[in-house]
Order: sequence, then C-alpha cells, then structure tokens
Amino acid sequence: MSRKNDILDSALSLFAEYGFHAVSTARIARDAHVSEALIFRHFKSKRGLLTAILQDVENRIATVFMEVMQEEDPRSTIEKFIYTVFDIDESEHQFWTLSFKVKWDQDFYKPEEMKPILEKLTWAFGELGREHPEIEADMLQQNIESIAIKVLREGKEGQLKYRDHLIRKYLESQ
Amino acid sequence: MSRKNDILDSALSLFAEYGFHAVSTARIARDAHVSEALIFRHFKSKRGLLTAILQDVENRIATVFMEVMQEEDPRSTIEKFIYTVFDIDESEHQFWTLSFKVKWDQDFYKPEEMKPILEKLTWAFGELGREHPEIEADMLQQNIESIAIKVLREGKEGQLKYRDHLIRKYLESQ
DNA sequence: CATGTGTGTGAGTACTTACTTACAATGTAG
DNA sequence: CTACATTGTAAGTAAGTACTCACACACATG
Repeated sequence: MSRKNDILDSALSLFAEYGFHAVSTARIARDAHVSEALIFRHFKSKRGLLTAILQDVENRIATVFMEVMQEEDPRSTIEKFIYTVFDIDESEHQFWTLSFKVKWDQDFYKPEEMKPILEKLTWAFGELGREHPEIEADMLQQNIESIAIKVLREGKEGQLKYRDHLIRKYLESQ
Repeated sequence: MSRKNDILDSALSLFAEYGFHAVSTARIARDAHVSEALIFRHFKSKRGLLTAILQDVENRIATVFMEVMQEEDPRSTIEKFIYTVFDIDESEHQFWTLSFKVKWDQDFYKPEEMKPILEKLTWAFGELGREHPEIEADMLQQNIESIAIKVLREGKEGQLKYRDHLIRKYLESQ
C-alpha cells in the first residue's frame, strides 16, 4: 500500500506540473523510488494511473463542496461557495491544478463534474428572486473558477479583493 | 513558402487538437505531406515550430482587439469587447484553442498578452465612475475568457445568453 | 510442509522520439 | 557557364517510450 501511494503521489505531482504526455512512466518510477514494472502491476497502463488519480481528484472536489451542498439558506449557500476556493488547503493544490489541466485534454473533459453545485447555485439565485438564476449561477461558477486558477498560480493573498468584490456584488446590494 | 505554410497549418491544427507533447514531428510531416527533415530545416526544433505558431497567435489576438483598443467612448469600449468574442471567425478557432491550451503549459504562460486590453477596460470602467474599475475590468475579462472557451467547445449559439446578460449587467443598469 | 497469492524487480521487448547527415534538385546572380 | 544559396529528402542516429516477462521474496492458509 505504501509503494502504491508513493506512485500516486509522484504521478500526481509530475502530471500537475508538466502534464500527462510530458511525463514518462520511467520518470514517475524514478521519482517514487520503485521499479517501472510496479506501476503497471498496480495500474495496468499509464492511462490507468491517470484514471486512478482523477478518481481521487473527483472525490476531493466533492468533499470540498459538501458543506455548500448541505446549506439550506440561499444567501449562505452563495457565500459559502465564494469562500470555499480560499479555504482549500495548499496540500490540495496539485489536485486542483491537475483537474484544470485535464480539462484541456480532449479525452478527459467532463463538465458533469460541477453540475450538482451549479444546480444548487441556480436554486439559491432562484430563491433570492433573481430574473435569470441559471445564468447567474453559471457566471458565478465561472468567476470562481477563474479566481481559483489565479489562486493556484499566484497564491491566495493577491486574490482576496476578488472574493470581497463578489461578496459585495452578490450579497450586499439591494 | 507554400511548404513552410503547410507545416504551420498542420502543426497548428494538431497542437490545438491534441496538445504539443501528444503530437510528434513525424505526424506533423505526414499531415503536411513533407519530409520530417524539412520541419527542422525551417524551424530548427519542434519547440521552434511552436514558437513560430505562437507568434502568429499573438498577432491575430492583437488584431481582433484592435477595434476595442481604438474606441474612445467608454460604454462602446465595453460593448465592443463583449461582442468581440462572438465575432471571431471560425477559421480562427484553432488559434484560440491553442492559446488557451498553452496557458497550462508551464513554459509558455505569459499573462502580459492581455494587459493592454485590460488597461483599456480599466479606463472605461473608471470613466463610468465605478468604484473598483481594476477589479471590474479583470472580472469582465475573466468572464469573457470563460465564455470564449465555451464558444470554442460548444459553438457560439448556446452562449448568446451570456453575452446578453453581460450587456444587460454592464450597460443597461442605472 | 506444501500451495498459493500479493508485492516487487531486472532485463528485456518492439516501437517511437526529436533531431542529423549526406546528398540532390532548383533557381538566381555574376 | 559557373558559383552559390535555398529548398527539399532518404536514411540514418541515439535515446526514450509504454509495456511485458520470468523470476523472487514474503506471508498467510490448508
């Protein structure tokens, strides 16, 4: 189990930094201090290894948004959603980086991943009496994604102004 | 010149679809109906080929936003900026796809590319008396980028609602 | 003891990779 | 015609690619 996890850790780290196609199985094995053959024993193929990591990614993303999903007050739902991105632990950054990178890899793009949270936001905007709740939910989610990318690249401190701006725009007006 | 352009065309198309690392020089040569050696004659290396294409990309992006940059009325500036994404010819889509993909490739990320247009938008929001023109400019640009990605993926028709929403939000209120 | 079963590796496999070299054809200028 | 740069290619190169196979060690169960 420890060796298998070493492989997953190294692969996540390297895939997130350099991209799937730019990292060879030999390099992953070297980084994880295991034989290359062990990768194939555990994951069958290089792609199988990525799939295993992405399964992990999906679970972690779901965990992060769980609190938002359980919220029952519409304003708190939106507020928590906005704050969530800034509360992600730095140890999880590689997961997020990989998940964004993978979106640009034709074979792995799947927009369903964010659908539940989008529906929750749509509900919240509807409750607040907005005219176009679906569009507003979609745009807020896009905003948060853009900010998340900035956080991954430049750290969270410089991006707090965007968070405060969104809070102002969505929760303090009217 | 014709052969050199054939190489650029094929490489752009393949890089945009599969990514830089997933496409070999042999494949590009096959697609362009030239010998592999000719790629290296003209561009020295695979990376040199990408660089040449990215130079093209930069020029085309600048061209697209030229009209916005020359606008003198702040409201028209914002309006034109929003409409621009929807007026990009489909023949240019590969350029845009590649430019977005490349942003996730560590070696080629350069945010300065969009800086002039961002400053123009900041000016426009300032003229309109907004409290936080820099943040608003940044967020609008992020919105447009998100929508541009959707346009590239799913076509422009389904995204018109976002355009109209932005127009409403930024130009019709108050 | 025997008989698996899961975990691990060294040394390969056939193939692909980016890139080079030697050489030929085609202008083009003096 | 000659000299020379430009454009082109066939046939390499060494290194790297994902992946396999035969074999070994540990450890539980009958």
